[in-house]
Amino acid sequence: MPELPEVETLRRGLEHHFSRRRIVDVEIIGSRTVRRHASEEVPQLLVGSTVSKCGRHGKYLIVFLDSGIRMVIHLRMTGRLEIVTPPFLGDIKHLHARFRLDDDRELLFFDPRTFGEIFISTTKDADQLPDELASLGPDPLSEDFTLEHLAKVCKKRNAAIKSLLLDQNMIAGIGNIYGDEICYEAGVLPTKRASQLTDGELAKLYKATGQILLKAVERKGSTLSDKKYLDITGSEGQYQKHHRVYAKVGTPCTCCGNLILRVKISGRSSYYCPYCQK
DNA sequence: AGAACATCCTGCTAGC
DNA sequence: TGCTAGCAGGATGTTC
Repeated sequence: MPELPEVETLRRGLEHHFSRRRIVDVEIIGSRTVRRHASEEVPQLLVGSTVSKCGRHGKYLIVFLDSGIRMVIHLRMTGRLEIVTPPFLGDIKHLHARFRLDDDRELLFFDPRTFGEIFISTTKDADQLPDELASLGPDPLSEDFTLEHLAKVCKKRNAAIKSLLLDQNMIAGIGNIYGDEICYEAGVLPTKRASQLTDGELAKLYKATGQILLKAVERKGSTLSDKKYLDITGSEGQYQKHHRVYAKVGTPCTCCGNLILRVKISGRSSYYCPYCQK
């Protein structure tokens, strides 16, 4: 499921294929994807506008339009964006939105589980983050994410560090895969209480967060066999080859050889090495 | 107020 | 072979 590295890979694809294009037609199929709006409202707001840039905050994609409004896209677990040249002959099952561009190509939004969402923000400050996303924590690849911020939010949380890493209002962009990989890289047990972390552990977690996410962006995200993430042109990510713990229960740790274990942390499967992580 | 759980949904898999 | 129960998970709303 798309987390920060996958969404950043999509953002780069959108920036390349979607920016400077004018939207000439919008078709919304079903009402669930645009649930904050009446379906017919979305084409009215978008058609005729030109995309000025494509941004991202955490797992949210933000398409800035020259009209001053922003289209926000969240893929949740199974949302997928694809740029195609019509006629599109692929499977249109689970197709929920179709944006036709002035170069005759189309941006398609698919989502089998329909958790994904598209909404339009018309709040002012057109260059800024939409008001709807104001409660999100800093994006870990931005300069707003500092060791001081991490230490501050950890100090007042008694829950497991893994839960805090997944809390989008604390840090925006980390999901279940990268949360486990970050804890492993930092040598910290995912079950460790956030408030109990030492300064040394906080520093390691902070460093690991940047390192793991940057490496994963370089490898264009993770594509797992059962959870089909694909980029905007239909290519797979490569970072799954570098996973050390995620979904590896029962296999030996690449560092010490002990078997990777699984534990549930607030309902989510978490994977860790009982020897390398303390 | 903070933490944990239920909910939305479909596709896949394990087990009979 | 075919059925079903169970699981997966991001964000939100609800409950304790």
